Formats: sequence, structure tokens, C-alpha cells
Amino acid sequence: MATIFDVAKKAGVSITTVSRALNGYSDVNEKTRQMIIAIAEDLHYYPNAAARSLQGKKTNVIAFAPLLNNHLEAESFFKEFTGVLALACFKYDLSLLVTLVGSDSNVEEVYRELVGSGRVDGIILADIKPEDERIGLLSDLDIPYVTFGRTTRNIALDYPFVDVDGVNGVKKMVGYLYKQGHRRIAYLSEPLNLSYTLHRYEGYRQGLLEYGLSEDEQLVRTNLENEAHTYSVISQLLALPSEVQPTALITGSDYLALQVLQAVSRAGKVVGREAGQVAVTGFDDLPFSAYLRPGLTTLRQPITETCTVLLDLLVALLKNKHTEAPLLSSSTKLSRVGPHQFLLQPELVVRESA
Amino acid sequence: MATIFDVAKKAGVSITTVSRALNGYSDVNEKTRQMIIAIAEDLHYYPNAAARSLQGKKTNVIAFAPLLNNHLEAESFFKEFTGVLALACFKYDLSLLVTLVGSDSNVEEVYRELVGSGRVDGIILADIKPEDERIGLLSDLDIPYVTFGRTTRNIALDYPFVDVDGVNGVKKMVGYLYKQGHRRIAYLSEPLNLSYTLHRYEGYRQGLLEYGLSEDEQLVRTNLENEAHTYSVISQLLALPSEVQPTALITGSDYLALQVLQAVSRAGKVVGREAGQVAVTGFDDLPFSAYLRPGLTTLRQPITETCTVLLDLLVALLKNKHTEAPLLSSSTKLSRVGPHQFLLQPELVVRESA
DNA sequence: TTGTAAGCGTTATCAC
DNA sequence: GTGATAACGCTTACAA
Repeated sequence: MATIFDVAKKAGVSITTVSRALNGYSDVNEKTRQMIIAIAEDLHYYPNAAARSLQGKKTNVIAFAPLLNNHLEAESFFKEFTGVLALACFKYDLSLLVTLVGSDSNVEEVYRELVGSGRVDGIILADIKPEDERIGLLSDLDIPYVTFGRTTRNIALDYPFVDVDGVNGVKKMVGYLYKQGHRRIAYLSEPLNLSYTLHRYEGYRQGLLEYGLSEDEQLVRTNLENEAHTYSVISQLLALPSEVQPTALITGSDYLALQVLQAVSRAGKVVGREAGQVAVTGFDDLPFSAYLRPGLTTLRQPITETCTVLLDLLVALLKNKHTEAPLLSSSTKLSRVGPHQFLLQPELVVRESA
Repeated sequence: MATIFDVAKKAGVSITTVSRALNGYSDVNEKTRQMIIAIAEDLHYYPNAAARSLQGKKTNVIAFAPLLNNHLEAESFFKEFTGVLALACFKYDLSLLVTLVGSDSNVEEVYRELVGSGRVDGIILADIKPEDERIGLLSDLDIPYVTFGRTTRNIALDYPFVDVDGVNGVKKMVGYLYKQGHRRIAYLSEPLNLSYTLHRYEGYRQGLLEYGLSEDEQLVRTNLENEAHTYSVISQLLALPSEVQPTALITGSDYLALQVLQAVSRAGKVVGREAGQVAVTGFDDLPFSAYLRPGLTTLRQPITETCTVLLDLLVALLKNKHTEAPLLSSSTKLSRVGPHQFLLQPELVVRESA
């Protein structure tokens, strides 16, 4: 590979001049600059990124460092999100470094290494927990970062985040089902480990409250860990006496809804919105959801918009660590809930399942 | 961030000793090493990756640098593949740098920059064209790389690739349809720009040959660029006189199959394998394909295995640029077609659509 | 077993 | 306008 020395030698100037010419400094004779540019092209010279970042220059790489969830739902969402994020990065002229953080690894160490290595300009964090130690860590480490998702505890930190409003989303769903005539609405969820699971559940509770329905413990199952478990829970629910049996099942994710769809069939009931049928809903609107039969009524996470806002925010922080947050294009979906904090509204997508 | 100097100072030794202690050299007093390790941890010291790679050390980062296809099919496959690849990289303790190469960009320059930047140890190339200039380029640049997919022209190069056998796959599909009684089998494809599209089409031709069917130009449409076009082509095909009308439609990808499914319905026909119905098949087995109604009969690309083989191969090249290729776990799906060249067999997945 | 010093390829500071 | 030269943080001969 050609280095700056090769260019300098061939041009008969010093490396300083080459550097300045190529970096667009004004104090270079225009003729000299043109010559240097021509030679650089000719030699296929590209500045070594490692050397540049040693000098504290930008790498134009950002990291996406989510926690690795072996959960299949998490995995399919991860694929979709990563793909969209990579596409979005392309538009911002950034490369995306995907670094998964294993569940058995020393989390703090992984992030410290990522930052200390100097490989990336900024970080996108995901899979935020109710109280997430990574936020304090990255703040301490003084690297620009944005989280996708937010903590639930009201810690004083004003960290930058973008989140999809799970509370409001599920609340809307409860409202939709209520208007469809449902009065006994169950809530099914994976374990409430990550913030988004809590937010969605909270939306369920607020929804019930808003529509004057009381929460019935029997109808809330927030510990569905695997398919077998889901099956048994559903068959239990659908075997309840008819006056307490749920007529609608809200699930915390599309993937879970998928299992529930199967389970309901196995229990001998039909999914749908006709009388006597069981309504089932999801959350995410992953690509497969549109193709299920019946099509899944769900809440669409606006992934593309999310990534755009994440990058707008991160790029602003990259440019100027302590400046005001950017004024983002105001979409009806998007609201600012803090100086650097944004919430996007999921969209109710009605299909046949509810 | 703590540097090696900080550690050295606190330990009261030179930076050399710190470097050797931390890199596991044998010529360091074990006590000294332990002390240094303790101090390094205490100080949260992590070697700066830029500085290391300036010394020609490994970065433990590999790049995935596919061409950006605005095509939706390409996009959904890209997401799936990238996600699986990232997951696989995690197991190999590698980070994945995703760098999309825009269609309007200077391709050569992008790859030169990627290599010249010194950011990555190796590269995974995708979207291989019949004759792909990137292969010669990366060879010249002398960076380890593996391609997903292969060229079609028999250029003499013995470059490392892993590919899914599209020829054999579609051939199998023709055989399957033949045994189902189909004699008029159409082939539908996006434009034949990339190798895999050509391979799949070639499989169709070989299949016809093998089963004594003659190729009918009317039944081959390899220029479907968009949905509208697909609709019109399908309605044309299904309006042919019954003695020449196709009873089965092989498509070059699941995504195209999706459009075809809709188009057939619009043309007033039913998709399926009953008499009088139209058979439709795909290629890829993307997640949504199982959920279509009717479920899509297709050829599954073994993405996970593909990524494993890609990484096995690349990691071997990383270790020792000119050594023999690794002996990979022999699966029935996998065959070696050259020293560094592997072919995986797609699997026929029969569902209701054919 | 440890330290000194050169060098990896840049950019930035300061002379000229 | 241009050029020495000193960083940046690390690894690795070569010395001691």
C-alpha cells in the first residue's frame, strides 16, 4: 500500500504538504494541490485509518453493540434492526461495527475495550435494562453514544435515547380491543427483564385503567420462556370458565404471538375477530407478520425512522459533544421528551387476527 | 483512557515490559506479569487498536462489504444474511464491520480505501458478478478475503469462495415438479446481472434437459424488474392457450415468488398442487416464506452453514496466508470444489404452493 | 528478565 | 506556501 511518503516523494514535496493538500487546507498552492491529488490517485493512495485515529481523527465508524439474546424473538428483531441500521449508516457515510456482547461476558470490560480500542467514534446501545449500568459507564468513558430504548427507573441522567413508545402502543391496542367489544383481555409476555417488556406491560395496565377494566391476575402471564410453556399457558387460559375466559390475547411481541396463534389452534379455538373467536395481537410488525394466516394485528415499530433519529442524534454528538441536540424533522410520530431524548409512536396495524 | 505508559509508570517498569507481560511473552518474570496484569485491570487499560494495527497486528475485525442493491429482495436477504453473519462472527470472537458499497460509487476506490485503511484483517465479499473485478483487486491488494458466491466465467483464478449451488438447486426443483406431473414449467427471474441469478437459470435449463423437456422461449422471463411488470407477465402467461400454458412457475427468489403468488391470484387462478392449480416455487426460504398461504415450496439456502464455512475459511487465511485450506467438518450438504472453494447444497422445502 | 529506542502512517505545531 | 519535527500508543529488535 502506498503511504503518504510515496506520494510526497513522487510529488517532490514534504509529507506535510501532502497531508494539507489532501485534507483541503487553504494554505496550499492550488497547483501543488492539484498535482498532489493527481499523484495520490495515480498511486492509489488512501490514508491509513489507524494512523489517522492515532492522531485523534474520526474513524467514521460507529459501533452497534447490543446484548446477545439467544431468544429467537430477539434474534429476528436483531436481524431486522441491524440490517436497517446498516442501510441507514450508508446514507450517513458511516461504517457499522457490529459487536455482540455475550450474556456470559464481562459486560463492562467489553464496552471499555470497545471504547479504549479507539476503533469507533460513537456507540449505539440497545437492549436497555430498567436500570442499565452501561449508560453510566459510557458517560464516564466520555464517548458519544445513543441508546435505542430507555431505562425505566427515573434516574436523573439526561442521556440521549430514542425509543418506541411501548406504553402508549399497548394502551392503544387495549383501546382498539375494547372498542371491538372485548372486556376480558389477557396479557402475555416473555420475562420482564428488559425495559421494553416492562413498558409494554405498563401500557396494558394503563389501558385497562383507562377503559375501566380491572386487572385480573389470572389473565396476566409475564413469564413465557419457551414454546412448550406458551402452549400450556394458553390451554389453561382457554379452559377457564366462560365468564372469566379471555376473549383477546395481547402479546408482547410478534414472535410470541406466533406461538400463541399456534397454541390457540391446538386448543381448538379459532383466531379472529368474529364472535366466538379469540383475538390475538403482537408487537413489532416483523416482515413475517403480514403473511401469517390470519394476518397479525400488531403495533409496528418504525425501525427505519428510529435508525434515522438515532443517527441524527449520534452524528450531532459526534460533531460537538456538548452542543444542543439537533432539531429533527418533526414527524407526527416523533416527539421530544428531553433535550436529547426522543420517542416514536408505534402504529396500530389491523389485520385479521384481532 | 489509560495508556501503556500509565500502566508502566504505576508498575514501575518500562512500557516494553508491560507490552510483553500483557501479550503473554515467556520472557517476563511471572511475578512482574501478575503485578502488571493487576494494575492494567485496575486502571481499565485496553490497548489502543489503532496503535496496534499500525504495528501490523491483527484487529480482529472483518469486513462484510456487499454491493448495495435497492432491490427489495436483495434487501431482505441482506438483512437475514448480515444478521446471521454477525451472530457467527461472535462465535469466532470477531467483530463485523458492515460497509455497504453504493451502486453509484467508485467500487475500486471503496475497496482500496477499506484495505488501505488498515481497519480490518479480512473481507467477505458478496453479490458476485459473472466476471467480478473485485476479486482480482483484492488479490492484488493482498488482503485475505472470501467471497460468498462465485463468478461464472471460468477465469483461471483460484480464489476462495463459498457458494450455494443454485444450478443443482433449481435442477432439483425441476425434477420435483416433473415428478408432480408438470410438463410446462416456466422460469421467472429478475435480470441476470449477478452470478447467482445466472446459476439458477442454468439449473432450470439443465433440469429441462435432464427430463427431456424442451425450452420454450415463451415460458422464460428473466427481466422482471418490478411488481407491475411481474403482474403483466403473469397475466400474459396465464392467458396463453391451454396447450402451451405453464402449469408450474419457478421463480428465482422467494421475494419474486411473493409477487407471483399475488399475480396468479389476480389472474383468477389458484396456487397449489391440485389439478388445475398453478404451482409456484421460490428460492432462499426467507423467514416469511413459511407463513405465506399457501406456504411456499422453495429451496432453502443454508445461511448459517454458509457463514460458518465462510468464517472457517477466512480465519484460516488470516492465520496463514498461503497455507492449505482447512479441513472443514464434512456435512453432506458441503462439498469442496477447489482448494479453497466450497459448495453447499440448498434443500428442497416442500410446502403447499407446489 | 528488563530497558532503550526505532518505527508504524498520520496530523499538528512551529519555524522559515 | 512549505518543511522539519514532535506527537499519537503500541510492538519489537537489540542491548544490557
